[in-house]
Amino acid sequence: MLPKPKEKLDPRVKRTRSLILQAFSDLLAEKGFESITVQDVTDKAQVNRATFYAHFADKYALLDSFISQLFRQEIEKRTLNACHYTPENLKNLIIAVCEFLSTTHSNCAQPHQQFESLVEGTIKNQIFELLTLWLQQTKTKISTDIPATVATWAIYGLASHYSHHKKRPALETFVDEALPLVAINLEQFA
Amino acid sequence: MLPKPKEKLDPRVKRTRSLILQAFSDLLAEKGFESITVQDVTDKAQVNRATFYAHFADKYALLDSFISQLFRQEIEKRTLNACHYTPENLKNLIIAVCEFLSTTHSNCAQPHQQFESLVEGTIKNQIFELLTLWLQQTKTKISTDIPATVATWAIYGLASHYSHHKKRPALETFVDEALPLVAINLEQFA
DNA sequence: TGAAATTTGTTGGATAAACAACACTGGAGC
DNA sequence: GCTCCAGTGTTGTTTATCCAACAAATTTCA
Repeated sequence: MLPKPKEKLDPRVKRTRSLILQAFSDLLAEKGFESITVQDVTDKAQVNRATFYAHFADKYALLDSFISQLFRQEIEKRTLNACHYTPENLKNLIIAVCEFLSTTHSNCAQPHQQFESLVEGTIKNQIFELLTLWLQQTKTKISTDIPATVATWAIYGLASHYSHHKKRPALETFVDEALPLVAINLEQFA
Repeated sequence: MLPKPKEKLDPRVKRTRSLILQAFSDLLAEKGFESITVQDVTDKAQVNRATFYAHFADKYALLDSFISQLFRQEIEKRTLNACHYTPENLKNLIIAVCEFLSTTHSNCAQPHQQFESLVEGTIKNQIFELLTLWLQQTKTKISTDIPATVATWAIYGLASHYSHHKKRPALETFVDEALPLVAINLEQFA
């Protein structure tokens, strides 16, 4: 979640990572995650297979990195990464997750069960980390774990619900209706 | 001119060369060749400057490679690289050079004197090599050097003339008129 | 003009990527 | 059951790229 303090990274590793991630992204648009092999990725990325394993433990770690990176971009685009808890920010976070899941579904060829639940785990981790960051800035002595967990699951659930709707209602309307139910649990941090 | 017999090249080498060439191409669209430094190229290509010198002697060698590669593509697109001399092929060659110079002028920001004459040298070498290849397939005992030289200069001159015209006549018309003057010198190889 | 800054071309040592093996797993077909 | 095949994950070695430093040439500009 935190953008690392501008560490200078060897251009070779930046290049390799970005080649692998781009190839993976292209492949996801073509076929299902389960049918993608490490071979496929390294072939398309024009990178040696051994090099892949120097960067990622396996294709699941790759998926995790890929999804995390995309989600972080969505968050940073809305400057939600360096702020604190307010109902307004919470609303924008919910919107971000909704839009993220929607575009993910339209960009990926065959979102099957395994794929979806892997994405779910990754995104919920990201949401939880972000919320924890927000809540701890209130310097409260209250533990943030429980509220953050509840909110995380609620937010993801809402976004999942929204993004699976065939005929989606206007996002604004949807979020306005849902926001209070989540906000009530975080009231003490406002 | 000849496509090397499918040598397997280290992916890193291919990658680096292509990064450098692409960066150079982009820079040429922005500013004049004389004002482009090796620094500029390696910065844009995200490649170390020392690595540049492992591939090219200097920026003039880079320009030569770049122009040669573009021209070879133009030739291969018209399958003129694996054939012999006929007036028809000669006509297509003239057309190719005309179009190449035209697009070069429209893609490069500031075609100054030095740039133009460097391109001229590179292209004339390419034309000469191609013509020599064509003429030697006739297995004649006649030396091909003189006729190939004359034709090379004539062709480049025509294309240069054509591409500098503000209001260009139809390429077909122009070439039809010019072709006989060049072909007459190569008659003995037809 | 002359001093300062930029660019060039080169070097030696450090590191990432390529490559060619290897043993292992799991599934498909017989 | 069995073999065969495709994919996995790892290893040792070689090679390309990175990096920081350097002297020399060139450009800038006061």
